[in-house]
Amino acid sequence: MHANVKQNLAPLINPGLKLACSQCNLRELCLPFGLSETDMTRLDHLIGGGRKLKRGHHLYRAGDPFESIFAVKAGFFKTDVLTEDGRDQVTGFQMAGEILGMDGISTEVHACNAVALEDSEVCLIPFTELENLSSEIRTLQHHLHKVMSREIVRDHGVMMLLGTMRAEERLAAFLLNLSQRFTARGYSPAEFHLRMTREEIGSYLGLKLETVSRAFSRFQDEGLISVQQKHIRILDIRRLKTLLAPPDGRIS
Amino acid sequence: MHANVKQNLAPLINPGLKLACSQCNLRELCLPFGLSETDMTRLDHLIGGGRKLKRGHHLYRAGDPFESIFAVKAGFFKTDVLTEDGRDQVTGFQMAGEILGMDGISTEVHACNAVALEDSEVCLIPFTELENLSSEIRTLQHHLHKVMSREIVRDHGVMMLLGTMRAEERLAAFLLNLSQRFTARGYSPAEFHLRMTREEIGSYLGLKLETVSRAFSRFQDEGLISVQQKHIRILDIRRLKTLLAPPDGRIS
DNA sequence: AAGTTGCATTGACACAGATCAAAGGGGTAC
DNA sequence: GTACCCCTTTGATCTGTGTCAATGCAACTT
Repeated sequence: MHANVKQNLAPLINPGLKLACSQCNLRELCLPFGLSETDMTRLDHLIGGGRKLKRGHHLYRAGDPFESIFAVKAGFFKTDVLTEDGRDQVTGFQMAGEILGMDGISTEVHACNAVALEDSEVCLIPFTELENLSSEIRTLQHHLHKVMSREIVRDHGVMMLLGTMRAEERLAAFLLNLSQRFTARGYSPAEFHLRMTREEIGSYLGLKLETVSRAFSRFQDEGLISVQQKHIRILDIRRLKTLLAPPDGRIS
Repeated sequence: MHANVKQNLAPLINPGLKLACSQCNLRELCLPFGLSETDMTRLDHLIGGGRKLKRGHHLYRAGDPFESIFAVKAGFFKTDVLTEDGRDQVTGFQMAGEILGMDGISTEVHACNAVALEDSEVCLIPFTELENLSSEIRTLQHHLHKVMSREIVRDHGVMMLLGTMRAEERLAAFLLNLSQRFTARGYSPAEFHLRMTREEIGSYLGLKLETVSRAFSRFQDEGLISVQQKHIRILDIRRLKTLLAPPDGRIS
């Protein structure tokens, strides 16, 4: 299991990678959102430098002591949970501007693994210092709460997906979600490269990899998308969205 | 749909119900955990009184403006999400000492419905004031973050359940979780009353009510539990736990 | 006390998705 | 540049859970 994930060679923190939040083009998506110039400078001083990770390397592992949360500066991550009885599941995919590691706050120990799915870069945000600063900057405090709350709401969406949707609906929702997030980052809404395998998609969506593959093929046959390995092009986003409506289209 | 849920008659906030955190026997489970006497008194001043709800009444609805979070003082709640395409799913069941409403922080609007499953009572915690106070009391700030993080971790557990478990495993996990939470509150770990219907259990577990019912019956046939409508008695908790291990018992 | 109205149980059958299996293709490492 | 390995695709079959339907049970109402 996970033979494809290379060992983490403990990449070092590199202060040279430190790019001030105030200079970062992700600041509108990320933690500094809404901060004044002066407050953003204070946040700059707190960020503990950047960290680069090669594809396949762990940002953190379940069980690691919790010290920081991380902002994805570039690249793509997955998080997965592994229970003692041998089950494992991908709980999310994170892209630039998104925050990783908040699962560790409650127990002071990370509850899941975070793995880079391509060469990536994160900002390290020491959590105790973030709490210190956020008690002085109300905007920052409130935004941190919003970020955590958004994660809760997102998880509820995934629970809905896993609890009520059929395979094709799940995959459609997944593609639309990716499309929307890429759009928000200035990339094409219709054409993108999947960073994860069919198995990882399946794990996230509660499906087997064969089912994911078949659903992709069926979407392609129906002219909804074109698939070439990890290359996806959405051809008919409108029809893709209608897949999400349940068969009888009842409205409550 | 939801014809069984009575209309919310807008129960009023009752300052007379205000019981100080410092006097509450749930304080070790709830928000005041870890606070000093003096800090707890400050929290007391913030709590906006209690609110009683009859069974079937909404504490809040999706779309309501977000102003407060709530601590369950007594009773039992469910939260559910309802999407515009007509899907709905129970996202959680909350009992005494647990916090409700954190889904509303991110958008200033509640993202789900919260319904009392029995006559219940909550404490109202105005969120802006809580943020004010928590920026002065570091212990409170940190504990709030822990509570939110715990909710994220809990949701990941549910995602795991929905994504990887079979019907009987889901139900076993559900019963064990309830048992453990009742135990933490001083109730019997083995005997309890379900406050929710088979349909609500099914919605939470991503199953149809018939499947839930059949799984209960099979557990009873195998001597794991005894079921009489909503009355559950766990007869063999050890064997129930072994159900959670997947068939081949692989350990990663 | 009887009637009404959900809620729960149980059975028969259908089907979506899992499983098992085999072959092809593309990216990565050397 | 080449070879290997992993990822992906596709087919055939199996099975767990959903669906449809009917009956039973219990609590609440009048």
